Order: sequence, then structure tokens, then C-alpha cells
Amino acid sequence: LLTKKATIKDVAESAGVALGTASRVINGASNVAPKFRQRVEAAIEQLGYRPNVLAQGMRRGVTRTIGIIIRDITLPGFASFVRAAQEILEEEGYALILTCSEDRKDRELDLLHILSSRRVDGLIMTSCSESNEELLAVRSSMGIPVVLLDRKSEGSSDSLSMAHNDGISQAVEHLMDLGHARIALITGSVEVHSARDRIKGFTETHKRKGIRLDKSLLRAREFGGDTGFVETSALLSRANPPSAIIAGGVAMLPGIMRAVRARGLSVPEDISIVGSGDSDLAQMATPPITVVCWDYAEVGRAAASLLVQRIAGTSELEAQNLVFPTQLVTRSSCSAPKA
Amino acid sequence: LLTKKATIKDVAESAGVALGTASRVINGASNVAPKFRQRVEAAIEQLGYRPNVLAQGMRRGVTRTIGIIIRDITLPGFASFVRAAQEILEEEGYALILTCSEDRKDRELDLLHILSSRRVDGLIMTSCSESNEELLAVRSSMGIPVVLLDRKSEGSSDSLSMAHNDGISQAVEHLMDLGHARIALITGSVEVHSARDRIKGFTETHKRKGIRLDKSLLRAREFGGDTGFVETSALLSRANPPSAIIAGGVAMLPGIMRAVRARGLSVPEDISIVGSGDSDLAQMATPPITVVCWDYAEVGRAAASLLVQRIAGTSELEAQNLVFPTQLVTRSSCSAPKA
DNA sequence: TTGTACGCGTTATCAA
DNA sequence: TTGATAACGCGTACAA
Repeated sequence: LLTKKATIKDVAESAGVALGTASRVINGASNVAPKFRQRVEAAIEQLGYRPNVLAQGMRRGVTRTIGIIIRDITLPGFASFVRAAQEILEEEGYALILTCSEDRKDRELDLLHILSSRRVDGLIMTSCSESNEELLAVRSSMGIPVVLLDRKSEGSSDSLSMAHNDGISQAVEHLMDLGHARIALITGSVEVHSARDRIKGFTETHKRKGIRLDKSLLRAREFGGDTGFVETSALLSRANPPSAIIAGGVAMLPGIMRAVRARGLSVPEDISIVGSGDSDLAQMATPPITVVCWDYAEVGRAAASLLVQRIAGTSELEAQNLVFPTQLVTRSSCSAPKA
Repeated sequence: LLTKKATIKDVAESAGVALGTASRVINGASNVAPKFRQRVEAAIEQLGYRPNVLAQGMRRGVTRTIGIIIRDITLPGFASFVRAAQEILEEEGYALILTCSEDRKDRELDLLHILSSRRVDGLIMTSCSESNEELLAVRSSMGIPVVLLDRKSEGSSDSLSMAHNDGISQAVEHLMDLGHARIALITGSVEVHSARDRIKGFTETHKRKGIRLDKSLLRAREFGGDTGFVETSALLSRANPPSAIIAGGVAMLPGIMRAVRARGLSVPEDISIVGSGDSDLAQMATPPITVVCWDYAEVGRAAASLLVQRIAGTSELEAQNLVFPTQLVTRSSCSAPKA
């Protein structure tokens, strides 16, 4: 039961060949006599030998392991992203070490160090800040390829992001076409691209449509915590509240809905709502929620593929900045504002 | 930028001491002169040295890595479980390699081999079958502690499970008290404990309440796929359909709801519904869904703690079978059946 | 074609 | 207290 795992040495011994020969068989080298090959394969079978990937890696200078740092795996969509990425990585012979930063700098720093100690060959992450120097320094000191998710860095990292700009534009237009003039956007800190991109779409569309933007309706604080609830509560208790709220982050919707319900308001009669990222919740809520969404699984696959290519060195030299399309899925949470 | 990571050799060299001395400083041994200690620490700082955990592990015969095999990280609750487990493991110096089996034997086998090759120190998993001999053989051949989630094994593995028995009993009683006599249960294969346990609660409660159970209302096929939708559709198209449906698995609810809506039925007027496992969906649906639920994060923490103890050898010798309580949260998806 | 020996980054043992 | 060295499991250059 507790028998030690067989090593290549055991295999060679059991097959009556030299270590090197066993190694050649295992790695599929051609220059080995059929007789020996057979004996080695039999020994492998009989001993249940499996190569020690870590020892291989030590020798080869790689670990075939990649680290992932995301905000929180429980957030809607993130699990799909991770699952898709893991599938690709597995196909390519990589294992995935999963960690969550909770969007905190100190934790992100710790995780960076942990993954560095484990010599991961690459990193997929959504940093909590694009400009923090300490984070940047540690990241680049690791000397490995990094694929940024929904973040952009002036450095040489690849990045994948969603066209939040477009998505929010479409949402704003949709609401304005319905007759809304006072639209609120609740999103994350301007320290990260996904928030800035949404804000850009938000303000530009106001300009384009010739509708004056009340700056106080633009709430850019943080993605985490209970931002959705807090900001919505504050917005709704104003003298002049918005007639529509756009969630500018995947974690916002539950809090927004709670705040709306807490005030006894009904959607869309009293207030229109647009969510970010699709979810069971958005689909099955009553009314079903209109959302700006994208395919998280596709992004996960792309992130993994890009990283693997980058590690293999086959990818072109310049950093790639892939942008994935968003889509406005209209459901029943938006209607004309009350007169 | 692409500067190789510093090794303990570099540190020793840079500090002008022997390798062993550097190692002693790094591992906090007491028998080292303050003068040398300082010089080593300075070198570590200056070189940004981080011990190579893999090399440490190779020497120590452990990897401080644990593997997790779950059905699908995107299933409601599983992400909470994983997140909680990861937090504990991180505190204990372990990294978590995440994989998903999709409840398929061939995949589970592959993953077992992959994790075996990586010499994980322990395993947390929900096997897709408790009786498959090949699975059992590979698992025990790994010679490492395994914590089973929602599964039970005649072997010596620890297991954590939920009191599904109780939960379903409460749900059935609740429905019977409301006046239901034809209650359906849709759950997974009897090959796994969580399905058998639910079935047990289901049948026993019928007996206790003196209500004859129509066996054809007990649907135990598989947890995955589109079971919720398929079984519900079949049930509802019968001449004598059930007046209530209990979801006996966390992935069932969306499919059940879709099937109900597809037939234009309304909840709870036409049919009562009870879900398994809480979720945003269950809470925010209209009507909010009554569920049998439990604390996935607590289970995740317990799984990680138990595994760590088992690896350290501090846990008692006999396998532990922890059972976590379930709770019936009544919302608005159940009412008296139509006359 | 096969075997030997070294090195990957560590820790631990032993001698100095 | 310190330093040198074997060992962990493996791949590979090089010698046989």
C-alpha cells in the first residue's frame, strides 16, 4: 500500500538494462533495440512506473506548471474561464495552480512570490493594479511570460480584454433610445483597464448622443466588496436619482438588485438595470436582466493558448493585445423611464 | 529582464560562505554566526533569491502540492469549496492543482495519472464511481492520502459528505405537509453515495409518512449532462405527472426550471420545486426557490485541514467520515398542489 | 546501440 | 560553527 513509487532506476534494473536505455525508451528515442525496448516497456507496466515530472523539470529547467491569479473563482464567469484555460493547458502537458487575490495588493504580492518559488513557467492574471510599481517589479523579476486578463500594461506582457467600451456604449445607447437621460454606471477603480474602458464608452456615448453627463452618476470605486449595494443605495436615496443603472463589473448585479428591492422599487417600471457578464442569475431573475456579455470560455482558451505559445517561443516577438467582442443581450429589465 | 533566477549557490557565493551555511540561514537553523547570517541575508535580499520549492521537495521527498479532482468548477458551490480549500492549503504551504473530471471515468483516470506524475502529496476528489476497480486500483497505487468529497469508499480514505438523507427528508416532509402525495426526485447514479443517500431519505420519509411511493417518480440516472431538463420534461408529459419535483443535485435546477417554463407551467401554482445547494439563481429567481443547502466553504476548509493532518500523520489512524449538516431554506417555490 | 557520469537546486550528514 | 559532499529522479553529452 505504502510502497514507494518506482523510479527510472528501478525500471532499468528490473529490465536488466542501463539507466540511459530506459530513459531513451521512455522519451521515445529511436535508437534502441526492439528487444530492450520491449523489456523496458514490460518493466514499466509491471512496476506501474510514471516519470516524475518534477525531476524531469528540474533537469530541463522548466516545470510545465502555470499559475493563475484571479480575483475570486466564485465570481460569475471566472470558473468558466479557469475551466477552459485548464483544459487547454492539460492538453499541452501543463498543470494549473489556482489562486485568488481578492483584489488585494498584499495578497497579490504574496501569491506572486509563492508562484515564483514554484518556478511556474507562465502566469495568467488579473492584477489589482496596473500601475503599482512593486507589483510590476516582482512580476518582471520572475522573468516569465505573463498574460494579463482584462488588464493592460505598458510593459511587454500580452493581454486579453473585452471590448467593454463597445459594450457599455451599446447599453447606454439602448437606454437612451428608451428615453433615459440620467443613467448611472457603477464600476471599478480607474487603476485598471476594464474600468477605464467602460468609463470611456460611457462618457463618449453621452457626448455623441448630445446628452449632458452628470458626473456624480459615474461611480468608479472598486470591483470588490459590496460596491453594487452601497453605490446603488446611495444613488437611489438622492433627491434626483438615476432612471437606469449599468453594472460595470461581473460582481455588481446581486448587490444592485438587493438595493433596488430593499427600497421596494420594481424593475423595469421604477428603474432599468443592465448587468455585466451573463449568469444563471441574469437569465432566471424576474425580470430577466439585460446584460453586456462575452464568452468567458473562449477568453480562457485564448489565454492558455497564447501563454503556451509564448513559453514555447513560437509567438511573435511583440506583445499581443487581444480584444474580445461583447454583446448586448436585451431582456426585460429595461423600459422607458417613468414620466 | 530574462536573468536566471538566483540559486542558493549564488547566494552563498555572493555572501562568501559555504552552501551549507546559506542553507542553514534560509531554514532558520540556530547554529550560525550573526556575522554570516547578516551577510547571507543581505545577499538574499540583493539577489532577490527565493528557494526553489521543487528542488526542496525533491530532496525532502514531498512536493507540498495537492491535487483536486472535481466534476466541474463551474457548478454552483464548487467554486466556493475550492476557494476555501485553497486558502487553508496556502496557509499550510501547499499549492493546489485544479482539474475537472466532467464525471467521466476515462478523464478521471487520466487526471489521476497526471497528478501521480506530479507527485502530489494528497488528493481531494469526488470520484465518478465508488465501485470501479480500475479507479480504486490507481488511487491506492498512488500511496497518498485521499479525501473523498460527497463519496464514500470501503477503503481507508477519509470522506466528507453532506447529510443529504436528512435534507431530502425535510424537503419531502415539507411538501407532504403542504399536501403533496406525488413527489418526484431527480438525482444521480446509485454508484455514488450522495445519490444513494438522497434516495434513502426519499423512500424512508414516504414510508414513515405512510404515503405509497410511485417508484417511477424516482429518477436516478446521472448528475451531469442535461438530466434536470430531460427528466423533468419526461415527468411533466406523463398522464399522471408529479405535483412537486426535488432536485437531487446542484446542477439540476436550471434544467428543471427550463423544462417547467417550456411547458408554460408556473411555480408554485402548477408545480412545486425544491433545489439542492443554494445559489444566486435560487435566491433571485422568481419565485425564490426553496432549497436543501449546506456550507460549501466550511466543507472545503474541513477537507483541506483533514488532508493536511493526514499528510502530516498527526491525524488518528482510522479513516474519518465527516458528515456536514444540511438545512432546508423555505422560500416561495412550494405551495399546496392544485385540486 | 548501449552504458557512464554529470548537473539541475536543495537538504542533510559528516568531518574538520 | 563551518564546509564539503552525497543524494533526491531525471536527461543527455560523451565515451565505449
